Amino acid sequence: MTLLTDLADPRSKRSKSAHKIAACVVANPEAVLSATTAALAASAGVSEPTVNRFCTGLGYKGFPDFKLALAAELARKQPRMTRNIEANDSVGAVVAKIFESTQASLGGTLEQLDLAALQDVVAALANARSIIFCGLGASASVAIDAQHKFLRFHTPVASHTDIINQRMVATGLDPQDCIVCISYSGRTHAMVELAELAATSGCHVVGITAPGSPLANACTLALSVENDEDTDVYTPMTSRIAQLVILDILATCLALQQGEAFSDHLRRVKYNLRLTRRQ
Amino acid sequence: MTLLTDLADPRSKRSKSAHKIAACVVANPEAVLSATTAALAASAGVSEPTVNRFCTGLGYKGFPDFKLALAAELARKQPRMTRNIEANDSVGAVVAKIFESTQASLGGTLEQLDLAALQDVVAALANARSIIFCGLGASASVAIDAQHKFLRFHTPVASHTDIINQRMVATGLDPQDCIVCISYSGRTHAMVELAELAATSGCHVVGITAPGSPLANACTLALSVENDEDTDVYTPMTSRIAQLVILDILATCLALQQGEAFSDHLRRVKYNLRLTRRQ
DNA sequence: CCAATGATGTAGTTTTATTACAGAAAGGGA
DNA sequence: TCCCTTTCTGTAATAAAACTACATCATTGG
Repeated sequence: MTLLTDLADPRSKRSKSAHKIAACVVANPEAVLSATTAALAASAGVSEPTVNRFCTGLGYKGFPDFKLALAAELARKQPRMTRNIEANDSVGAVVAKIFESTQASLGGTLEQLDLAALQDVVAALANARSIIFCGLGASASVAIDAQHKFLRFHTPVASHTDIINQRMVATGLDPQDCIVCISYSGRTHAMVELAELAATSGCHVVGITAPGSPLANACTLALSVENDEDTDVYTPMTSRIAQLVILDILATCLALQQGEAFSDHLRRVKYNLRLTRRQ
Repeated sequence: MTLLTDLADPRSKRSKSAHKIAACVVANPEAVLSATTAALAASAGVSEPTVNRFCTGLGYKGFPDFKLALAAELARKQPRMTRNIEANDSVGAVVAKIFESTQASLGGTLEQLDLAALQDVVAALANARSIIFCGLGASASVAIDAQHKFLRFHTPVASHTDIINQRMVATGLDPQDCIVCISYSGRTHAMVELAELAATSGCHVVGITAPGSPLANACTLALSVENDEDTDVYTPMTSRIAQLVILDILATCLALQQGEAFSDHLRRVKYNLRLTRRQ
């Protein structure tokens, strides 16, 4: 993601023409792949050698080399959208398709992740008196995973995967608490009701769910995880992976925010786990 | 993965020279990216126009277009290895790095996944009287997730994340049972001992763990998940994702093996979940 | 064994990328 | 503000690479 991000960055020092070319590339990267220096020069309103200098200036051997890097960049950003798994696929094909669709799903989630909302959630978690993770069905394991990740912090953390317990806890929330509701569809009755119940306490209700879903609307803060409508019975559950990665990001951002003193704490945690290991 | 796989496929009908070129490309794809038609022609021992015909024959506009596709292919296969997260990284940078390293980790796992072992595991699961998933710490949520995935099947399935309960269950295993031990490091004492205990019953002991680890050795079947030594405190836990994807693959392969009648069952499961949803 | 089809290579042509150089713009000091 | 220096930009020429046309060779089927 470095190339396109760098090109899109307006504060990088570049000559006037270089900016024009960068804008052209960012605006339509796919078109550049099939363009010649002359074509790109024309659409950027500069001369051909300027395009070449632009490429060499970025550290590439020339325009063709730059195009190769761009093609690689785009491929990384948008992995092949795998067609559905067929009943007569070989094991190798199934493996490849599941890996690819997972990678594609991750790419899609990254694309649509709202950084501002993410920062708000990190702030809410950082200032929380206690953190509760809730999930049902497939999202139950995500909630448990989140709890494990957040055990590293000093904030009291719990996960609940039972609707009775979830409601009990949600009833007693403090405005300084933070509850995280995890749901793939964002349409599970019990989860939406839980979020609504939790919101009455005035605490932060974070949703990690499908954008625009009832659950997302019931939350005070929502992080989008694209819901790619797994209509097929064999479709792998890629969105769960995206939820886990988002929780990983939250935990990492929180750890970074705590500063150097906290790194020592993490190292101590690691050290104390050492004795459970062989060698 | 289509391009290189296709080129490596020896049974595809191609002319003699085309085979020579394909072999050259597969042998050293990176080198081809910086080569000219003349260079590739020379190293394949054919003439320049043959290289061009080879490219157009594959459906590309010409040699440069082929190189772009190859670059994209290689990028997909081997996403950028992200350097560690730094204390002063922006939120956007952290997000990008975590996503990228997760994708890279997935790519690495796919690369080293043993398809034969995978098929053995699928067979073991398909014939199992009952399936037990065990994990501790971070792998506990993976075990729970696996249980959820396998609830769709008719085989009795359970997950245990408590060493006492795990040992109790492992003691009473039948040779027809299948226990799946999940561990990132493959070095957790309790897990290795559990696998050894389970193995005495004569049942299949599947490990989803680091290759060559004590746990992998204690299992009767092992699926490798690369252990990339997360030395840094801020390193995201990418291997957990790889474990989940492998379990997704196992569940999907199992579902495929059950045939069309089973698809109906899956559809019924889905239908019965409908009433828990809004709209 | 002889067509006939298809594949391959040589040589030439076109396209594309790069370099050299000159002119223009921008920045810095008096 | 002006002039000088530095950096950037475009024109034109050059070099390189890719592609095309055509002739030759191999291979297969009758």
